[in-house]
Amino acid sequence: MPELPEVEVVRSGLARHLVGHQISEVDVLHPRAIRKHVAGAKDFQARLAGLTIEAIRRRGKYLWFELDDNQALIGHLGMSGQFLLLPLSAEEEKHLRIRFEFADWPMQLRFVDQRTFGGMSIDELEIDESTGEGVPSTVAHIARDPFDPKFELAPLVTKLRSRHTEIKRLLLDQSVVSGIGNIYADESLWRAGIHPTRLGSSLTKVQLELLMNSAKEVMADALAAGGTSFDDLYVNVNGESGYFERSLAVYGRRGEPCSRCGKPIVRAAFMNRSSHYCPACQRPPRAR
DNA sequence: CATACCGCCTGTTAGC
DNA sequence: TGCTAACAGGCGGTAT
Repeated sequence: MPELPEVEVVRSGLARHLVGHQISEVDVLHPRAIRKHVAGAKDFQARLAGLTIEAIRRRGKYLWFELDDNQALIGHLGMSGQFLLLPLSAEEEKHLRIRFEFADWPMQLRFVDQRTFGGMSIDELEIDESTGEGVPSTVAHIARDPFDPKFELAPLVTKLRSRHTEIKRLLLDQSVVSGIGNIYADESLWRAGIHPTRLGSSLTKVQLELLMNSAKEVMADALAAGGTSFDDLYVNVNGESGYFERSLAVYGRRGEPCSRCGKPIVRAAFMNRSSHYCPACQRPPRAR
């Protein structure tokens, strides 16, 4: 599942190849892929033709292509989205949703998404007067992620301590801190020795600082592993970096011994999904 | 406002 | 063997 490290691998790979190219033609093959673009597929296609990709940016799990005239093409991979750069002759994927061609480059950018939780839309870039920084309005409600140069730890810790809800919910809430999904939430909590159902308000400043530093650390490790794993002209992220298989401490490891203390890892239902944790290293809160 | 929960999707796997 | 149910889970909308 693409979380911040996987999206960043995609962003940097796309940026390396796509910046400077002019979009000539767009085909939407599945309407659900542009459901957030209310004006529909025809409008989506018409508005992009002729625009040049000037930069590719990311906040949390959202990425966007900066185009001429402060237009932005926003993309979210959802659960199963992929961006592929392929020769025009490459066979069509079963779950191909959107196809882009370029005026000056004989390659296709393809958005492929089996489960259609991902999608793309077009938005005006909103420029902040003081910083000169632009963010599409679709992304305005997303908090800065731990890799953002303007990310600030202290106000985040204060916010977490003010919330009477479970810490894992807060980690997954993209309006609090962005980029973290179920996998890296579980890994961060294990590294920091914090049980996922502890309330934000029950944790100390030091514990929360350790937690956020752990989150950044685990995602940096994943990024380092994933960033080396794709070749020049084929960008493919399905949440599967080499790191994914080798280095996870708790996620997907129910029953296996904790690498710190040897106790079996537990899997528990949480928010219609699951949490993995060590029952000894991550002590549960007292019953409320 | 803060918090909780559901529906959207499809391919794979576990279990009977 | 063949079927069904569970599971994967980010996110936006809605209910409390």
